[in-house]
Amino acid sequence: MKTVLEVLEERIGAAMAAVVGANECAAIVRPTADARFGDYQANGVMAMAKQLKTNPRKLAEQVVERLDVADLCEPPEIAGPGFINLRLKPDYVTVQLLRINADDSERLGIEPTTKPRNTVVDFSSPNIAKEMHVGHLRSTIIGDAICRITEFLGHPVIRQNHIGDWGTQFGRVILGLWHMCMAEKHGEPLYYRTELDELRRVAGSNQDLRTLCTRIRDRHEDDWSKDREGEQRFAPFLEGLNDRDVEGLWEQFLCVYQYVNALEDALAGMGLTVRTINQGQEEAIPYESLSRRITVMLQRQDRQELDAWQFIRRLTLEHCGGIYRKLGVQLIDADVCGESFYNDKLPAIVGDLQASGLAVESDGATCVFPEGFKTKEGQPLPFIIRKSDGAYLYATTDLAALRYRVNELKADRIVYVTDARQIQHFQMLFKVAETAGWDRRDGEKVELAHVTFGSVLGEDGRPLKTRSGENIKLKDLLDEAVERAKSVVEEKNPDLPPERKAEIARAVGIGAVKYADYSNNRTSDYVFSFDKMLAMEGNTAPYMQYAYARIKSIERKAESKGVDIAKELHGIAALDLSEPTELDLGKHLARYAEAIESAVADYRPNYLTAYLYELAQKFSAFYTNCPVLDAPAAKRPTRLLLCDLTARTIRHGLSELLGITVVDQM
RNA sequence: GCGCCCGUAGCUCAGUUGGAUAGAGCAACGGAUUUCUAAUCCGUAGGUCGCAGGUUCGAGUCCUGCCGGGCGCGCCA
Repeated sequence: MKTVLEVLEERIGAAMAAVVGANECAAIVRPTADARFGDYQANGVMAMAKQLKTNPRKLAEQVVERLDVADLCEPPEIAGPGFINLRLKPDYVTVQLLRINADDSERLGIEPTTKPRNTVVDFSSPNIAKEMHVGHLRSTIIGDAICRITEFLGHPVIRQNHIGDWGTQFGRVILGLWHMCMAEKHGEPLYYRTELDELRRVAGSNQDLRTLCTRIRDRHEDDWSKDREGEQRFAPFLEGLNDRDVEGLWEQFLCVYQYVNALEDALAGMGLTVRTINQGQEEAIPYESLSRRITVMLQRQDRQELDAWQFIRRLTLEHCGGIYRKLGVQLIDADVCGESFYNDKLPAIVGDLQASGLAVESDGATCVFPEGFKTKEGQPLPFIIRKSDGAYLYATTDLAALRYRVNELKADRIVYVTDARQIQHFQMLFKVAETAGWDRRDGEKVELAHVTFGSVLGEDGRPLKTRSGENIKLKDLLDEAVERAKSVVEEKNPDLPPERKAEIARAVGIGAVKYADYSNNRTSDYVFSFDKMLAMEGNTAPYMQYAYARIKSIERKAESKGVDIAKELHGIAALDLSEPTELDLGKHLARYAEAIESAVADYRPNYLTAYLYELAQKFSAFYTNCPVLDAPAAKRPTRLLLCDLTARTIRHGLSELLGITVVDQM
């Protein structure tokens, strides 16, 4: 089903083509900027007149003569330098509304595409062994919205959570688990907790820090040798982990991981050494390099390494899954396809690029020099795919992922949702892929899109952080939003049962955070403000949810007023849109498909929120002016239908496409 | 130094291949309530779209220069 806009575009384009004898013409139909000019305006005639060096108004007259839109619009008017203004007939609006109403598929009359494209969306992508923080918010929810909308339009969507589960943090993670094990062995108090505090406290004093680190090193060395000399503490500990309570372990692990990182940072340049075993030989190595050594050691003892790694990976995903569920984001474990997945595919990436002559050695590293990129000195800028020490980088992994998605996942389109700072990386990635011919399958070009977004800022205009300068945990942020929403519900509707209040608080709090993000232009930074996003006035989630709740309230009241909504709407065949607010609302309802189309075309959720907000405003105006249940019997079915379609549209847009929960009562 | 993004009302932001007199919300001011939830609606006021040129019938939008801010720039992701 074409949107009204598409129909007009087609008809006017055809009329223009007929007038000038061309094959096709762009009518450039847009919603009018001002209601006085009608509902739609065609701007294409003026551009064409310029091309033909003819009078635009005259050309417009000829086009209008050829134009037949009498089934949709009042007679077209020519205005200004050559605009064609179009005003929809109320009868046509009626036809559209009845058509939408007749669709019992919950799709509001919007048909799925006839040209489905396999769409891979790469989003969220947190790191293993770390808590999700506010920096992950935008990728996660913008990506989710893109998936939901694309899926709704009928395209198969493959979600890819490209988690950071491979790399240098490897050794530290395992060392963290090792400390957890030893702390349990030593009993309460868990030393890493108290020592982490100590490390922070004495950070300013080299002398105290040295004393502390030496003490830690001594115990560490002792545990280390006992463990290796037959007591066998760590291996059984690892084996036992899987049977234990996940929630508690995650908290412990986060702490011990911080401890390992803080300790390693403190050790830098201190000159402390630790005794360890290498190939059966005892040797002393710098204490701060122990985690790197462990990576190597454990890589030789496959089993233990993998167990530890798998366990932390599972713990992290458990945590992320909790955040996704809280956020209403449709990402599950099956969508996880992280860096480790591509590990064994990396040598081939480098090899193939070398074989084709694209990759060359430069200062010991293996690089591709894509066309059009320069360093600050004006030299060709390398896309490094292998470091001089032989390690691979995210450039390599991204190439491997791209190739996998094209060839194995059969992507027709790959969408990457990351912050704008990575723009150059993706430009280079796409260029390299294109040059290597990896962005094609069966000769068909795969569309590569980098969807960027700006930063979330604090009230001070700096990237949002805690007072002490740390990243704000997503969990804390969401909990606070729900907490604040709860106190609003408490204030506005104290008589609701507690579980009802909690449900509303969750919907409003989480919805507010998401909606605030969606309603901003994704390319700009935005200032995070609980007060603004939870306000009941303005373009906010609570305002939208309230509009919905009011409609549901009418439905609840109907019976007590002796109105049978189902009966009045059954087989409804005519509407009376004589009140201005009715017609205005009706026209807007008929344009939902256009809003979705514009939002998806450039991956901009704010076009959708803008539509929904206007819808809620128009509904509120209608609601204020037009009684529904108390309306004269002749007017009532129309108004009931307007209410029902508004509720369905808000629910669909908010809940299905943006993943924001609606509630029947607020 | 080079590259990318941004600069729109007091504040936060929209502005869809260049279209009509640049729009919302918040804050301010004035009105509307025997309520289908006022968590609302209606109205008033508020802008040389950073500055200066240029292209065009028409520029917030495109081009050039400048000013101001953010981000990125060979072995992190």
